[in-house]
Amino acid sequence: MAKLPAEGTQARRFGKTRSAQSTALHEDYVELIADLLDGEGEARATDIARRLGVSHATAIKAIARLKRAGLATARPYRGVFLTEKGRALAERVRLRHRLVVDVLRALGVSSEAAEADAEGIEHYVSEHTLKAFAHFLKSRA
Amino acid sequence: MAKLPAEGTQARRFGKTRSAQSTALHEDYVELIADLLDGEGEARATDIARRLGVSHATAIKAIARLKRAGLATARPYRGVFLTEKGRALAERVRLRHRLVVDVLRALGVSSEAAEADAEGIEHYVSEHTLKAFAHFLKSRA
DNA sequence: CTCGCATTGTAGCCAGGGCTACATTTTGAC
DNA sequence: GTCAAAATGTAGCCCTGGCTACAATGCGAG
Repeated sequence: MAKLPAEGTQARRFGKTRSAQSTALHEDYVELIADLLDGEGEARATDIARRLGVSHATAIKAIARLKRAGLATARPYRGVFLTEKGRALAERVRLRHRLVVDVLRALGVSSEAAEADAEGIEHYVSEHTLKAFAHFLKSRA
Repeated sequence: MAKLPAEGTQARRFGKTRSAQSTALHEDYVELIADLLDGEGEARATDIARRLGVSHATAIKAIARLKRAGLATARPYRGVFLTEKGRALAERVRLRHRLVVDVLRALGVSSEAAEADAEGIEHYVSEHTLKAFAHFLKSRA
């Protein structure tokens, strides 16, 4: 035990994990907005809040951050829309989510748990790991 | 697409993910402290800070939170120690970390990427999924 | 056309987790 | 034994992401 990696390596790892945290919420919001736009034709702030289980005020603040990040647009009282960048992100996130869920299920996790855990896990899966997941799924098809 | 789950289910999922976020840092700190105690015999605040890549002030504030949560004890200028509860948590976290890394590697992820991704993923793996992981690894031994 | 109600937005608060700058304590060299 | 350097701790600031309470707006019923 206690095979500590080099300080630098470990610090870099933790740093990466921390910065991922800040993007995780953006990803959740963007993914949900895309789903709502596809499913209902519009994404209203209160719907988003209800889906995420937060107050509408919290959702609106988050949407403001998305706007600042260039991921979404929203005119007052007119619903939220995604920019090109936002749509691209949503697509990436959607793909990744599916892949993570499929891998979990392939490993014997129940659908319900797979969906729930994927919600947290997906934000921390690197490109490299994603590729490995895809390859693994293909190899056992 | 856009097969949205029931509102309640989805909100509950996101809520769980959010609350996991708050424990994630605790887990990282406790795990690192346990490693330092085992490896170096003591866990000093600056070492912890350096390993995590944060300022010592940040580490000290985090340690104060650990104390408040009943996970650690620390006397001024005397290093940090884990309570029984803290040690138990560290053990759980360590096991989980190993399991996640092993599964990632079994799926074809490189050691380096597995370690890095596990740092983020491990905090979101439920008991159920953990069991599935263990079973999967055993079944292919 | 107006008025009530749902929705949206704003303000202000809190805790967490980061930082820098400064104060204090310990410790080791001399 | 003193004193400087390193470690630790404190203070104060920032931003995020929650919340509640209140203000403003839009919309549909009548």
